[in-house]
Amino acid sequence: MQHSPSKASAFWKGKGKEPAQDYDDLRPTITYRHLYSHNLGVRDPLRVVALCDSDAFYAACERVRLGLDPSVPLVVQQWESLIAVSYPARKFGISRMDKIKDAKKKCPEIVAIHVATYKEGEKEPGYWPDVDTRTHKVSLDLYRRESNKIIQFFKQALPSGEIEKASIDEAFIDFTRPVREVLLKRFPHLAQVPPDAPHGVDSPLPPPPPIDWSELGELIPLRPAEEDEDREPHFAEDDVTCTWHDVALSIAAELMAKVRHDVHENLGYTMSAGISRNKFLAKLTASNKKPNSQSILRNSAIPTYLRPIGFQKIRFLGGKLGDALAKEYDVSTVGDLLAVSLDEMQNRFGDSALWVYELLRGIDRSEVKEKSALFKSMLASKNLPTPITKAADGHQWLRVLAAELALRLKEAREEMPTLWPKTIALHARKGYEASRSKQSAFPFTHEVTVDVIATAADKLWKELTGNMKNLNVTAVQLAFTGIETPESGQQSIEGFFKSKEPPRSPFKRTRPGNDEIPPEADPLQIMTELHESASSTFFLCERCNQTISASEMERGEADHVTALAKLRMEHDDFHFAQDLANGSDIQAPKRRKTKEPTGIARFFIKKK
DNA sequence: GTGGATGAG
DNA sequence: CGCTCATCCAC
Repeated sequence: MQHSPSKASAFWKGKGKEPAQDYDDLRPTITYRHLYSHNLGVRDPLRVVALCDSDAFYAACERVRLGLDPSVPLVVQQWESLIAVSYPARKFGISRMDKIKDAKKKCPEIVAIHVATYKEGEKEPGYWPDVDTRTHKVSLDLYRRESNKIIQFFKQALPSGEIEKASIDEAFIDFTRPVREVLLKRFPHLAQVPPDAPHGVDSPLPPPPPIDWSELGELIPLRPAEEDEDREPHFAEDDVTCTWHDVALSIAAELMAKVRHDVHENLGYTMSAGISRNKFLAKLTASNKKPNSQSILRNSAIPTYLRPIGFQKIRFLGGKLGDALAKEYDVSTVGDLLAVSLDEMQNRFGDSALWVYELLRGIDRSEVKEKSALFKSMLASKNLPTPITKAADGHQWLRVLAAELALRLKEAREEMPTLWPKTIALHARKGYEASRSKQSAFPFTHEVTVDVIATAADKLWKELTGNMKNLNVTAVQLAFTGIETPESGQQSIEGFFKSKEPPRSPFKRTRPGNDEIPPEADPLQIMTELHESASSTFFLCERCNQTISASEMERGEADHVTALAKLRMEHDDFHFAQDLANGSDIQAPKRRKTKEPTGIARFFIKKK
């Protein structure tokens, strides 16, 4: 253990909890069996997770859209407020809390872009000269689209890495598998259990090589920077020898740096990343240095890094739970809370206690899980500075909201053509009164047009406001809920969507025993054609069932064919690498796992 | 099916 | 901050 034992155990004297368990798992023994196991999940001692988020994302989107130089100070405004401030603008002391007036005072030459808006009667959002909260509604569409491009880029670059879009500007990446592939390729001797290994496959791995971190990002230090020279150091730097997990982190850092670089080259966005052993720590680490940087938190640096952090900055502790914890124990940092025993916390906080207790100790068992790209709901809303008093006004606003939903569904269907909203719901609020809502089944039509949505919305509006004396509606929300894909619903829907295509054989609902899918029945092929009509350039890899898109990233290429050929070669390289790793896997007791289909394909294969 | 609570950003 | 969005759960 790297931190002072005396200090650590002092905390626990008389608490009845074993201090030994505190940071117990930071230096686990890693064996060949661990290395060869592909399905240890969150218990994998070589697990590596990254959180990657775009710097000042909305501002960057507008900067890219307008082709502006990255050095120009830019803000994105929503009415009189700011919703994004570029890093150059932050140098002038402008913050998101400022009003646009303040920003211009602080930096007269600031470029201020008003977020795109829907306007009554317009089908698509735009950048209008006369934005007015009384007649317009903001659209975040551009940012959603750019966000999706980045996610697609991640998926293409890391075919075996799980990607979880965490918000419009952040994604978690599970590097565990990509790292293993590189690890086995780079250290081929690990692919064989040495004949003289004392416990066979359960023998510890040999000592890892030294690591040159210099090009890989910011290393979170093992000790607090402010620690005095004259004070007895808790331990010398070299007390902590590097581990195979550190090697894994370093490989993930290489891969992350490459992806960040490529996204910047191709899409123009800079990103900051944090790399560590789980989601919680990756997220925390990402905030270490911004913009355009990446930080690495080794296991051995975890206790020191966590101790001084205000726990209310931690994801999910920023709200009531965090407040309650702070009040209950009158403390503010992670270190303070370490003194609270699990029993004590459980008495006061019940079920959430264990989760918090572990978080404070750098343990987070949550998985990086692709959010199946499907949202369960899609909502367009508008607060009305001048309340609706006439039914006709209500009708107009509903059309605006309907236009937004129509466009967003249409866009979502470009990726996932079978997306289906089961219900539509309308919420309306009067002043400070609680909002009322009505919902109904959404009609089953192929083309979901503004009119179809607006008609359904109008009906709900009547039900909602029919017997109101004076409608003084100050907020309206229109939402699709219960959004599904056909394979989770009934068969009939499937046929419905298919009918858009020229006649062909029905979708196969289950996958044949081998990897062959008859071309006629290949759902991916159908999706492929749908996709092509949307003008993107890509190919389908038969081996990993993935669509590899070249639409945006290869735009520098002279022609699509060249771009595509290049892309395919790179992708084949990946398979070569994977084969290499797998091929030397002979000592491992594991059967090679058949790769799960990813992307669109997943939605056409029945779940077990 | 409706409405509220929570939380992110 | 005001606004926009998403999810979960009690009733």
